Amino acid sequence: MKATKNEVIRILDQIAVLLELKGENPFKSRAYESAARNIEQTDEDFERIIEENRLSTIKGIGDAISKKIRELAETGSLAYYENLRASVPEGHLEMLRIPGLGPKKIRTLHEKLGIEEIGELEYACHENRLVDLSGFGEKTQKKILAGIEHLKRYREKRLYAEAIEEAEALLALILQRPEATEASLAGSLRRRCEIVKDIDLLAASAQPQTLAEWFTALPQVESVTARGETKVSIVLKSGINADLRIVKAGEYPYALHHFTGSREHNTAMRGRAKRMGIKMNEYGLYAPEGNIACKSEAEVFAALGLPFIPPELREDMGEIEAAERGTLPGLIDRRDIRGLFHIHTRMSDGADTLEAIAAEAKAMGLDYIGISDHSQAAYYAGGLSREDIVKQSDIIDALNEKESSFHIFKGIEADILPEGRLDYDDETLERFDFVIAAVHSHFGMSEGEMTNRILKALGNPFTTMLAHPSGRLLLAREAYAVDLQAVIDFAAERGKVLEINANPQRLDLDWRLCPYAKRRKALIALNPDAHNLEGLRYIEYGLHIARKGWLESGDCLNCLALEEIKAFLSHG
DNA sequence: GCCGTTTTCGGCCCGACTGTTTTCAGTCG
Repeated sequence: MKATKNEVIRILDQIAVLLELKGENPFKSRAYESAARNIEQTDEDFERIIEENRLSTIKGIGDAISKKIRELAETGSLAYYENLRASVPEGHLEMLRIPGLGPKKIRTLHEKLGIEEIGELEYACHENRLVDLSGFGEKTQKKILAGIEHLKRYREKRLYAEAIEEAEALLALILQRPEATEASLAGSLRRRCEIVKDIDLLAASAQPQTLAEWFTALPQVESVTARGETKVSIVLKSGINADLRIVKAGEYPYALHHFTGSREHNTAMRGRAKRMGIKMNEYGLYAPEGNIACKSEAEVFAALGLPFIPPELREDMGEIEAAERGTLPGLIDRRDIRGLFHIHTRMSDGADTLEAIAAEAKAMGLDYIGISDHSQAAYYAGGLSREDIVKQSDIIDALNEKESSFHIFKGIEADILPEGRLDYDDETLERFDFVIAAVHSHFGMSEGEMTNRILKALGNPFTTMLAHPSGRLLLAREAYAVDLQAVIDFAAERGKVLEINANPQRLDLDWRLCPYAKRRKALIALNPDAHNLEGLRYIEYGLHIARKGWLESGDCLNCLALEEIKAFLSHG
């Protein structure tokens, strides 16, 4: 027999769940469930029942189910089950684990909002899209969000934004300890990777034991998974793993470089050291004539004949060669950013008013913002009608009149319709200072179709920039198929701008493509895609990604001064 | 999909609870 009793029970239960998710007759689903329960309760040897063809004597098992069990027992698989599984998105099964979500609600979410994955659901909650569905409301949305939080707590990979806050809090605590003389973030968090697996911390101390004991006894520690001389590993109550490495003060600069990585960068650096006759590891640099003393990471690089390489660039993507040639970029900095585009207001799916957003942006020291609510096709997000557009335009005019040193640009995030047209007629599009074209539907096109669709939208004379070029949601939804190099080439040629969407779930354009965009001289906009005041702060995440992508202030649209940006937008 | 029979279709477990509703649907156990 190729399937055990328990496997048969498990598959029958799974079928019941899948049928429910598909919205089949609930009694059919229940039939599979009760068959499973009855098998569970039979004392007799299950194998023998099958051999003697007596399955139908078990209550709740008729012709159909006994045939399926026999197929399972004989072949080890069941075509009916495999087909069923393939017809239901994996994410829907996972969603059942969210309290308050059952098959009916999951189906509604799928039908009304097209949600297939938990990450998409989370995004929709944050954008307040659930509250208007019938049968849903404020509380349901909150409860679902809380359920997702709980699930994520025990997931392996994390968004940068989910780990950085706790990491920095831990670092601050370590720095307060008298026995820690120095400390820093290390690993992928220090390199500002968009996805991280754990929190890496490094400290220098003459009393490693004391520091380690204090660290493992912190109230936020759930469990201790390793406790050695130089390294302690813990699981935090938030579910994130954290490693603290403790080295002697003299080893700290080498260790900081080593534990910051990436592994590929380190390998390349060791290779370089070796060619210079120097051995390199996490404890030091060893030349034939003696150890090379370094007091900082910069001195470690200097010892190998290189200028300091910012952590964001340490991915072995040409940074060592550039450092050697003296052509490392002067990376963009927070102070270079003069304004922000791609901001939503209460008029579509944002939470705050235009006035509040403008005040916040001014408080952040910015000179301008560009408002861009959703267009009419985005009905799920309260897309703007023609009347809304006129109304918003009047409000902006009034605000701009009062103020000469701060400017609000009128824009729209216009859906790119399946055939590549934008979601308004030219007469409407003409009213805006800028237009962000965005794909929000029909993700399943072939690469050729999608690329053409996007190129056509970018070619529209009213289009200023392209939103989230790949459409991915990190750890949640794959990018749609699109030839991004072709998109970058086209944008560069036509003077169109590509967005780095700074929402921590997107960070799209991917940083790996930024050097290409830079070479082609395609302009990049660092856009928060803010849906509330807090969302304006997402720009920090976008900035990290721009730096990882080798970008300088001259590569970014929103580093232009107010008068420059006015000129840029007026030339279309 | 199963069962049972007034034998070939019609019924199949349900109450508490919550959050939506405005008289109830969906979830949970």
